[in-house]
Amino acid sequence: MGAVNRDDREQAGTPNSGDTRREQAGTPSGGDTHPERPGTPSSGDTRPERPGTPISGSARRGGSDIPGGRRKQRVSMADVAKLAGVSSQTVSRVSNGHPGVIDATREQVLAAMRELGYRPNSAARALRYGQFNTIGVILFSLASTGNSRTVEAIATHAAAEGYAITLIPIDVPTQDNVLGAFTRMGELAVDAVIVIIEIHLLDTITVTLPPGVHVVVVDSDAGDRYSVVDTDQADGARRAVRHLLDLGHRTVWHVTGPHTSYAAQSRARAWRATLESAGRPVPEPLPGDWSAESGYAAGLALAGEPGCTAVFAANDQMALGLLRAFHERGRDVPGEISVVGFDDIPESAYFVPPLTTVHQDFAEVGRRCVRQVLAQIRDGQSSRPGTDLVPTSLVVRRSTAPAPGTGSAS
Amino acid sequence: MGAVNRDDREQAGTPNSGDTRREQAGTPSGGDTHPERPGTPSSGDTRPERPGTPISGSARRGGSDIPGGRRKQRVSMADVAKLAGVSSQTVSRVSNGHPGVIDATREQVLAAMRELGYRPNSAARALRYGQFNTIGVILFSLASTGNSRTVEAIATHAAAEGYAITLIPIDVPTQDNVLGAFTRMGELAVDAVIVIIEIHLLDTITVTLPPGVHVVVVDSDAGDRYSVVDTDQADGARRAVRHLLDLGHRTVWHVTGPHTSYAAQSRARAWRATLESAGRPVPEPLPGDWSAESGYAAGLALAGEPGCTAVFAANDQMALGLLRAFHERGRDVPGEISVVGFDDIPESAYFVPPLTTVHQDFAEVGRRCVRQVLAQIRDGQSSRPGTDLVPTSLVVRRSTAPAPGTGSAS
DNA sequence: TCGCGTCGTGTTTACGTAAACATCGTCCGG
DNA sequence: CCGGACGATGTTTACGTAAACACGACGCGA
Repeated sequence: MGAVNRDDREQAGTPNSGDTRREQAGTPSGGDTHPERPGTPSSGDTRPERPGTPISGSARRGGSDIPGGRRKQRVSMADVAKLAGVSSQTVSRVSNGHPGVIDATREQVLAAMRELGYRPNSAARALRYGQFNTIGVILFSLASTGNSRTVEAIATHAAAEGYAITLIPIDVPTQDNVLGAFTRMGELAVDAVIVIIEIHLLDTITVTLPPGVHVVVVDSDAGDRYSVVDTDQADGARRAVRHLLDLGHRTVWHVTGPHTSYAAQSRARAWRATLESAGRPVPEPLPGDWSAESGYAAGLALAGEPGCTAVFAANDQMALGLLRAFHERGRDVPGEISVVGFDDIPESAYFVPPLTTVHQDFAEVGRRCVRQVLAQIRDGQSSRPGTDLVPTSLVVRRSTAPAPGTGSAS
Repeated sequence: MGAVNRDDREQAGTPNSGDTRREQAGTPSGGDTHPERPGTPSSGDTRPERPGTPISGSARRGGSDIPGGRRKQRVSMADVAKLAGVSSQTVSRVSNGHPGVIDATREQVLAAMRELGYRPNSAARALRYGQFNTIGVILFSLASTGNSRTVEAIATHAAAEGYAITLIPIDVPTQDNVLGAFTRMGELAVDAVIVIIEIHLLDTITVTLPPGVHVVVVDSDAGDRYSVVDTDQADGARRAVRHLLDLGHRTVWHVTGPHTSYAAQSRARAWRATLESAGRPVPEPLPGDWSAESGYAAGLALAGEPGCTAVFAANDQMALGLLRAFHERGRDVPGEISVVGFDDIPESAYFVPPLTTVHQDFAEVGRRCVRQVLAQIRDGQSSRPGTDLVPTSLVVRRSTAPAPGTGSAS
């Protein structure tokens, strides 16, 4: 796997290779995997085997006598204390800025610390205090704009509160992997967990979720069991559809996200409900998978649909695919067909034409996640059921216009 | 329009109504505390408030007295051992799947674990083993495609090796913040660090980097001091420019990334060098900042430039801005002007027209980061100077064509 | 039958830190 | 001039885990 892509790319890169396709652009083609895994995946029942390795009783613990001068280079308080000629407790006091240490002594200790390059051992500290000041984040992928922006917001706000973020990625969303992630989480240096994951999988996990763990879930309807924070998907979809109806379109087509996605389902449901409550016909939704490619495919189909004057894509990437398909087929946007996306990724303002889309406030989602999870930690409570919805807003740009033939064309 | 989400972050950073105040968290006595802070007496110490706050008097022992049912119900091996009627060492053996425990006993222990909901305490484990199986990642932002994809790859590969990833975001790249991040890192539960950061800042940090820490740096030319892994920026830029020259364009314009970016500098330098070595005139580069907006601005300027038939944008977002500007100004791409981007973000295949661009293998970058850092950990060596470049490839789509008036139009 | 290896468990100890408690001066008011 | 308060520092202990060693029981070959 590793080697593959070098020459593979090399070729693709050959100039004049004609009309390259995005075959490779789209997916890195799962090629990669771990170079070499150390041990066998624990067959046993319980614990997933320590990475450091199992049984071979050889010398893992270098201990003291490692040849070559390099040994336990870890400096402890005791070392500092000895050098400074004080007790380790005094070193502790200095290290933590506690009062009650005379300046001269403090200075000596600081000097010793500097000389030895002392750094406090956070494992010991965590052991002592019973907490890590770290929040775990379990997710499938950072590839989507939404996820990465949410994670960033989480990391930022958590940092502001003195917490770090530990990422547990799940490459393939099989149940086993998810369970594994939770298990690992349990052993991990983490005080609480934020899960950015599809509810479908979450269902099966409930049992495994260690009872004492604080959890907040994003993008899911598990509100009856966990604290959930999410963008108000339905609200956003409603805005999009209403906007198009208000422009005089008779109805609105929809390109969905993958059916495994809770967010996609919500948007589709709200799209349908909005049309129905307005008494409009509900066209068959076109299936997509979040990718521009799937949007493109849907666009090719819709370009041939005579009555289609308005499309709501479940995200901006698919809207982009639509735009390109319509452009290729000579359907003018927004002259003949209006398009609305979802997410408001930064690029959408520069599509051709600039995309009207539903803005998601990922930063706010991240902030609320952190707030909730910290509240749980501080209260000592477990996850409190409930759903916290972050409102959306519609950003009107130039991919939407009054329906063709509408007298009201300004 | 685009302004909408621009300042989210600003807002996001604003603390809410003062709920938690962690300013006191630091050192009450000012910032004398830390050794790793050689010169700077920075006051805002990193140490967050200790959890052990005077909650309910001195009952932190949690052992027996349960005032309100709410306590640290942390279950230890000893608890399990007592319930199972064995010693804690036996519990340990079961927990780690070590051999030498008779089945009946093991079963009893497992039952006890289940009943009590036992989870191993990773702090204690880390203390015992002297390592966390965690890699820290310091970065500015996940917003850019490159960063988030690299981080994802890092997380994935690290996970495959049994390591988790801890994210330390730096919202504003001031020196203080960076120093703070490093300091915090030092205290964090981390075995090594990967830095995704601009070299300019890194320079000033050298002193602060705790000596024993393993480091790998991405996107920088610090190869003389640290292990560096990066995309071969120069190689990519060269491919882009050569491609355009091969198509018969007399020269190539360039829209740069921000001057603070090492990658942007590399690309600009290689662009210039390639033109010069081909004996072509070198137009004044147009400044950009990675955003589609800046590309758009550059595009408006270039649309009026008569001799301009080919543009190399330092990333795909800016190329997108170019495309839109040219489209608005009625300049046909690729008929009149060819455009090449950099990154090969998934959407670029669906731009109008599909973008010819330089593909970056972020996954490979992430993988090599992990490989390097693990090698360091295992060898016990510190960062070994050296630069590991990941090759790029050119993905030719439809935004480039032979120069207008070129007889050689095949 | 004995001695010795082996197997299943228990006991001791160390990891680095910091709260709680102990100790030893010193200074001050009575 | 003495007793006690207080300030600076040392000593003990516990946090949870697991390696290292200890120990008893059992089996097997001599």
